[in-house]
Amino acid sequence: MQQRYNPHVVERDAQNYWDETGAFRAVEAVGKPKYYCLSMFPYPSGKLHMGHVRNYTIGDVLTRYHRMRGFEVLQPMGWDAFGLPAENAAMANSVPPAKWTYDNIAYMKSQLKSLGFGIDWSRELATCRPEYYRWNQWLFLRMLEKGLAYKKTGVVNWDPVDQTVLANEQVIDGRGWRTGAPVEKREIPMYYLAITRYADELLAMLDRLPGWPERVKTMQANWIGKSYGVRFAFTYDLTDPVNRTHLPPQGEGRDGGGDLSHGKLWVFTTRADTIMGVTFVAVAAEHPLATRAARDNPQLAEFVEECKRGSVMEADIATMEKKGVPTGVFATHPLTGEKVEVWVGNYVLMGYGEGAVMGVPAHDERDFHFAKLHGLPIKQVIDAQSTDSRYIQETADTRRNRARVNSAREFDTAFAEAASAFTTDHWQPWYESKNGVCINSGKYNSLGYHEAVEAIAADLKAKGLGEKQVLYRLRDWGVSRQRYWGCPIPIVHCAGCGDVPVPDDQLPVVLPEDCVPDGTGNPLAKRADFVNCACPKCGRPARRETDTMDTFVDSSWYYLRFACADQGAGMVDERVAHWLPVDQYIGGIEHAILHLLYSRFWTKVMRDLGLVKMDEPFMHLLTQGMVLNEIFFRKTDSGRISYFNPAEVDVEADDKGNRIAAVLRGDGRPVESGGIGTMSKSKNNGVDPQELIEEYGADTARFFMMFAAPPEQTLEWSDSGVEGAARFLRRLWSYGVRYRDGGGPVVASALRRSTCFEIHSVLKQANYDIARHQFNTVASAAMKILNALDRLAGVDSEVAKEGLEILLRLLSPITPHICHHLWRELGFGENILTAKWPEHRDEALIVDEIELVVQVNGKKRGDVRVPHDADQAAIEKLVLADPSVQKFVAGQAIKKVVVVPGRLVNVVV
RNA sequence: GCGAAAGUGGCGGAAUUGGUAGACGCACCAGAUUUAGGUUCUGGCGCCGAAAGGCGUGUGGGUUCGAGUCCCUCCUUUCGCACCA
Repeated sequence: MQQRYNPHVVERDAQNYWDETGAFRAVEAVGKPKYYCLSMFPYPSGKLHMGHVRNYTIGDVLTRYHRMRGFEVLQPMGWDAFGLPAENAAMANSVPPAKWTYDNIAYMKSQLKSLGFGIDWSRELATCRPEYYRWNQWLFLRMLEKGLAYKKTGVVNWDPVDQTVLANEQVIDGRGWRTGAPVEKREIPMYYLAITRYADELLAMLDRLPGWPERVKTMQANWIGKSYGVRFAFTYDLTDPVNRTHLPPQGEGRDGGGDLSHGKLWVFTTRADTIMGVTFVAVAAEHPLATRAARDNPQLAEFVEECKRGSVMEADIATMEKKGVPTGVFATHPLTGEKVEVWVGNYVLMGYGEGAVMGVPAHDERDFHFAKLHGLPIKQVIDAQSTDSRYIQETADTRRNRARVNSAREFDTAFAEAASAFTTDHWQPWYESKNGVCINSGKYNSLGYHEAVEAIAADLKAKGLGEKQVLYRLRDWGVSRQRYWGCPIPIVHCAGCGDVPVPDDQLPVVLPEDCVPDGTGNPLAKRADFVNCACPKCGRPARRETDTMDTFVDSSWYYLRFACADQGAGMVDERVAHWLPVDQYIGGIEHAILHLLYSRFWTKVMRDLGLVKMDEPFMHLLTQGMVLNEIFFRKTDSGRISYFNPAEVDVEADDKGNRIAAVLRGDGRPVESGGIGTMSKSKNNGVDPQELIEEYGADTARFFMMFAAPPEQTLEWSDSGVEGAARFLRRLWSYGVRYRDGGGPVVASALRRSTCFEIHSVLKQANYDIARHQFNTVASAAMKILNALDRLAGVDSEVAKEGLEILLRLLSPITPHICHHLWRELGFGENILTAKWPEHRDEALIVDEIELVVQVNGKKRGDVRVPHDADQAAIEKLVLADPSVQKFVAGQAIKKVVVVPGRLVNVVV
């Protein structure tokens, strides 16, 4: 053992030891509980980023902790190896995506090893290998057989210049990222997986996942978006004179098409109680009625085209200005018989419900804005007064409520104005509340929300024009991608037989690995050797499907394959039952919805096919926060912004530590601070983990990552924080050296006792913290123990020995290398990896006297020492006699004394 | 726009059920060691105030003997929105 801490030597030795002893091989052991700890596998983008380091450190800490607690642990690793960046890299460097990907994997694997993660590499997998993705294809075929996979058209971004489909991220301000051409929407045939058939189960089973964060479950529930409402129809008749002037009836137009001259225009609403307030109907641009009406209305046709040019992203659609154009068609309200005009609105989504909505401007904010914009009537049908009275009752004595009441009066005035002039700006959207009572609604007057919905649904049903319906926001999962670097969809198109599934014995459909995409079209379509094939049914020449699968398919079941990565004869085998479900899953919060929902769906499909026994794949979920860093920039005269890496910026502080300036080291001139943001290439604020490892070693990197923030929160990068972590490890090392050499002053027994007390109380808290995954306070507990040992000065006592033994074990999941080394060198044992996890001793925590805080009227006024077993009366007596209390109580009547055992006493006067 | 979170010293963060706000660390200040820088060690460090004391957990209100924690309100920031992974 050297005098100075040299992390590189220590870490190399420890890693060699683990390699040679096969320390991380997971075996299907009997008699030991299993612990399957899985971190989301990385996309092999080139090199690890800090988010990876954080993710895998969290997983490694949990893995090592559980091993010491007696579990047989499995911590595997693989590569989410298909995806768009490989094609982009291929275009930039003329390298096939396969080579680029495999090179990245090799480098990133070496990085993971240098960080000391306890991974069972014998189970490594990469999703771009045929032996993996053949099972994507195999299961896809099973889903086709069950009707869970099907074909329909879907909308994609189309770059007219490159003649290629673009991903959302390749569309920048409505233009193709490479060509700059305005992007078009295009409908193409695609394969879909019927995840909506599992919507109810996916929702219901969230309640059976107590180990998941509430917020993730809430997000999933909202994503599934189960809503109870009413589906009903407006009828229309294009031959009605009211429409004739605007639109020639069917047959008088240019072409036939479906029978749209009369019909029912279906809508869905969760607010059927407001149905009497309908003043218009809005349909999506893609709605058949819009198409029909646009045929004879150039202005409408232009608007429909404009809508179709826009983004396919929901966020863009929802934030757009609410534009609309009337179709000239009037439809009949199913209950009042009134004629209401049908509009095409850009805020109506074709993909949700019926692609049409009823417009109730008085009680829906979006409808209100739309009505205001286009001068449509507003009709109030819910009584605001009752909403207000509820408010008054609930918070009658708050000032806020007075403001509410005032604004309610203002509202009444404003409403009258709005109803007549449609131009008010005083609208209050809280008027949408479901707590009102129907008014101006004929027979439904005075009914509350639930009664009104029931009554209205019943009346609609009687007329055959509607009924109650449950609707999901969730859509089926479109899995076709018009890209090269992905898993081929196993379908053959035959002129005679149609779409023919590839038979199981011809799987896998292997993706050629030597393509170099150039950004135009689909590279696979240009490969005759791939495309041309024989029809599996009739044997005649046919064309292979060139679409590949969404990479979310790959990641929907990889956690199963880790249990049996070497199985060639099947997708999974009996070892899945041993290891699964995953006990702890760890990954970024950005995957809270899509990846996790798809994986849950996939598991249920496999269960229903008899392939696995479980309902849910992940028992506990930890969603780690992002890694952030400061952003520095300068604006050039031309207005361009250039970003500078924080490593190149010096920050100056005043005497109190407040920042006064930031200057670029290169030229000594100031730079502006752009606040703090996620590490990214575009903001040039990334920190390369490799440089960190080379400068400080893996243990320092790991310790800083765990110490700087709790796992679920964002983590702010700090160079000086890293220094602090390195300083702590050096102190630990030199304490180890001192301990080895022995000696020092003889320690007084009182100090020994108090040190022992401190160590065990810190340990007790640390065990509570590690169980709830709050690793930052576990790291600080380790620091506190070292501080306590340092204060002890002498190293010969039992307390020093016990303390160091506790410290090394407590710290070893976080900084395994240095702890491994010290554990062996100082003679505590052979291998700390399998040492027993430390628990506090109760007898070390026993004290004679405890200190109670004394408050007078809730303010701290002093403290008293009392015997640890003193009863309430004795404590009261002691406290009231205390001079510091007397001073504040003097002459006033004591109303009450509150004693919180072991904590404080509050005297109320 | 919809959905989900988060706001505590100069900074990262701590504070099990409501019970001493600021643990631990960083930065900063003073001192010691060192040829110097760095390292290392000791002490100080929420704000106002000479002190007594007062004020303090994004804003404003409420409940309570007692609120960072519970309720209402407003503000700000971050994340997701279905073809990035």
